[in-house]
Amino acid sequence: MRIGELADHVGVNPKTVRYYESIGLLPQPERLPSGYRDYTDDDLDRLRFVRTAQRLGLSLAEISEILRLRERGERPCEYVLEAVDRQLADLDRRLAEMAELRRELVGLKRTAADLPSDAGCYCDLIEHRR
Amino acid sequence: MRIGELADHVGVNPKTVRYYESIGLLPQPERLPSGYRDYTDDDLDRLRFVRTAQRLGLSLAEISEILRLRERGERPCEYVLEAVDRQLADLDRRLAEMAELRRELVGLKRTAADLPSDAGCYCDLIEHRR
DNA sequence: CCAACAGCTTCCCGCCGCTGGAAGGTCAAC
DNA sequence: GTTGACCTTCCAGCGGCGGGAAGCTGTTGG
Repeated sequence: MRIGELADHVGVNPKTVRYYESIGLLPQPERLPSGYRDYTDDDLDRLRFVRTAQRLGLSLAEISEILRLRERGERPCEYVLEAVDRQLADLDRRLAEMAELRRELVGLKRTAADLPSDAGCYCDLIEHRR
Repeated sequence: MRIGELADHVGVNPKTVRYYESIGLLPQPERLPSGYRDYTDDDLDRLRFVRTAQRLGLSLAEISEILRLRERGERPCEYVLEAVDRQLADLDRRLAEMAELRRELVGLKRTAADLPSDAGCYCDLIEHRR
């Protein structure tokens, strides 16, 4: 199948597929006589795997590493679990940050109504938000 | 004051200050005879404002717009509130996504223990996580 | 008096994960 | 035969910096 079809199946931009190839995440596919890339179902599986792992928060570098381990016949699960742990820790940190940020934003909106008029600052809303 | 001192006061890298200047977020400061940038307390205020707004989740482009409104003598608060609303909506969307992701990751870890041995897939952990 | 060192200058490049656009080739349908 | 959809390569940019090179300035110590 050609690149557009492959991309459609997985819901990505053909550019993304070429990008993945360029960084070694997808292998170089066969070419049709026209020069068009010709993909197999294996490529489809691999691309789907990449997107799933990515949705779980793994970076393309981590996914690369997983696929490389896999190609060397090693089970990548240990590495995956480490990556997942990192991702979980990061997630929790960012969730906390965002919750705090949310509180600040809501507070800012609440105080927006009863602000004094224009003073010599950049924005009363932001600077006087205590 | 010179760039290092300014940067230290606000806790940023001098590179960041020069970057802000390059995109027009900070004005071009006076120069000492040596060619070194020479900042005033106003610059310090402005830089602090930038970092505060940034911490609230506004992009540098949004902050630029706020400062530009300000310079034209308009109160940017309406614009700020719009930006804050956008940021809040975005935050809530991402919080929900991350919570869902977190559930998936925790589920993945729980099922990690009782997986069958190596099959012909990229990673049992990720592919067989239902 | 000179050397060392910190700090400053400009410039360019890289990060991540793409996406857009230019300039051109290929193929099927009308 | 020509339109249009699709493909090719290459280059460039997004945001928000940070690293490093190559070269100043300015202070301190021996």
